[in-house]
Amino acid sequence: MISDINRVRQFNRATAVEIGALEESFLSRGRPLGSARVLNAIGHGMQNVADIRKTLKLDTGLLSRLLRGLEGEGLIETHPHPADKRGRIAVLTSAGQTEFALYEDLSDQRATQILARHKNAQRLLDAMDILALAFAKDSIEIIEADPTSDASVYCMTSYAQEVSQRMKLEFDLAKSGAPDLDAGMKRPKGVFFLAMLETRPLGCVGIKGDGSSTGEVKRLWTLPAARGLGLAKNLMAAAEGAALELGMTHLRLDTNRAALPEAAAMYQKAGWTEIDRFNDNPYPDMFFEKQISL
Amino acid sequence: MISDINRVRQFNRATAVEIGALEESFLSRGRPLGSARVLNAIGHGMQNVADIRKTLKLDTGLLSRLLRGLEGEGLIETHPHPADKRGRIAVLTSAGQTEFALYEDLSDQRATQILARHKNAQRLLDAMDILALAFAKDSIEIIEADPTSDASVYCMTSYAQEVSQRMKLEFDLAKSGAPDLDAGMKRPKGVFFLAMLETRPLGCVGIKGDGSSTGEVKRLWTLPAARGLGLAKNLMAAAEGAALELGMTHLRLDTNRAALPEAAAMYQKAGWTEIDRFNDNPYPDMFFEKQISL
DNA sequence: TCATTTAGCTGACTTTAGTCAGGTAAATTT
DNA sequence: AAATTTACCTGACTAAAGTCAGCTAAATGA
Repeated sequence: MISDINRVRQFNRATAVEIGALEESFLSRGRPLGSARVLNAIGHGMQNVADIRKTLKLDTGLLSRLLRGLEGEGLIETHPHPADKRGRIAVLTSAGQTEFALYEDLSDQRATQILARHKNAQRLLDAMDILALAFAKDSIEIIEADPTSDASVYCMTSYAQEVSQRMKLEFDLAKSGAPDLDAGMKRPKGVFFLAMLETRPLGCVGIKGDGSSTGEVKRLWTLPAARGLGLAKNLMAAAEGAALELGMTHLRLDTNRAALPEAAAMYQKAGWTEIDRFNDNPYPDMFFEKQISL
Repeated sequence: MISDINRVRQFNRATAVEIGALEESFLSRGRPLGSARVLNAIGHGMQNVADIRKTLKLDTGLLSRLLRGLEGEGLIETHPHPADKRGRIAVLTSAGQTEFALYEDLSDQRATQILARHKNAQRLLDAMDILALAFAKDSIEIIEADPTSDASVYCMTSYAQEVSQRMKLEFDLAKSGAPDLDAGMKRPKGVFFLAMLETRPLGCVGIKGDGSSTGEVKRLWTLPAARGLGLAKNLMAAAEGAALELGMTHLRLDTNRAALPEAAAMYQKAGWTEIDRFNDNPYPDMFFEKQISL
């Protein structure tokens, strides 16, 4: 009845209105949009003038003048880049921070209004996540992290909740040997990775080691809204690389075919071979191994 | 880990890039965005100059000049409005239609590219629908329609598919007396309504009558992505109003508590009372009635 | 070391967007 | 019938955005 293309276009039209309203609200601070955009880029931590020019797609002359304007307003300061004195970095003054905070307020207000206008906000938020993460997938980074950091704990807690729900029983991280595990996923024994979009954690994986040549993959998880973007693959690639670097030659893992049917298929495709049970943990019913060095 | 507000803002940032890219692609036709927007508004059937001014939020002077420009390019013609000669209407010339088609191509290309960039396009499209329909909910109209029109058939087929799936059996529209039903849902016996966003059908309801004072509500359905917007309520309101107008005093309906649990709750809240079985159709297991005139 | 490249600044533009005070003709109100 | 309102146009602006050539200073490369 309606083509896929027209569904996309209907979405574009509908969201263009929302985006336009946000930009218009920025005008209410009495500063042209160009200056406001630059101020916000700096406020969001974009110090390098060349980076600002690139992301905002501005001419050197135009950006130069906008920076001069913001400097004249006392909102920013620019300094030569310490490493390369041809380049410049821009930072907010305290007046600039105050002004930036007001733009942040405007953005927050718009977001709050959107949520308030619709009941069933949770459904909207889930849809927004799916799109935001898909659109921004090239900006998602795999970073190494401490398994006890807030972001790591968030991911592992989410993992436990999801496994509990899928297996319809209580999966208790503590019972699953969390403190021991945390230690085993820290260098030099093991390693832990997160998938991040800016400051938002979207997935994790850990390699637990005990000093031997065999490591164990634990806590591979991605946020439901971020699935299908290849994050699990990227997390595993990072983990395998780090495992090699730590001197491991083999990795193994356990999983449950009922609770995580996608997982088993993925492991098989990624070169893992099914092996016999290697622990007496009651949850898993499938066991895999992979040789990571020749 | 991430607040609702920041989820909305992350979505805004991600989609702003997409929207920006679309607008930029419009510039590739060598015409300023202002003119392009006016041309597209006219191409999409917005004839009335006052309407264009209102939807694009343009000053009278500015729009006047943009129209003069497009006229000068030979893309549009303007004529006094036949009903009110102060007003004007704008229509595309054949050159204008060609040019408009090129803009349409650009929009289609952008949409295609978005879909091509992501595997799992169906998941994206579903998310887009949820947001587009929520954002545009004030533009959704309830219109009376012929039950044999394409849009009506689309809705009723979707209804049948969904009921089949929910009840895990074959729900056959033909077996469910479709030809008879169609006749009964046409004036003067009965009536049929659609919920539409522009040309896209989002839901339907029919009142089947036989000339007596009691009508039957049939085929109440809304597109899954459009649920939670109150369309069922609006459709029912329109249907009840029309039933009254047709001289009916009572409406009744049947439903299935397993397949459509939301439905039963909605009817009760909308003033319907459960009654005894009034037909021998095997699917339904709940029956409701409502008095619509005093 | 000297030519070349890179990053950014400045001056001198043009184009696009937006505003505002008149004006005309048609429609509406009084 | 006169006064008022409405819809649009025109001229005369201003402001914002964008372009481009030429410049300096720092870094890089032959």
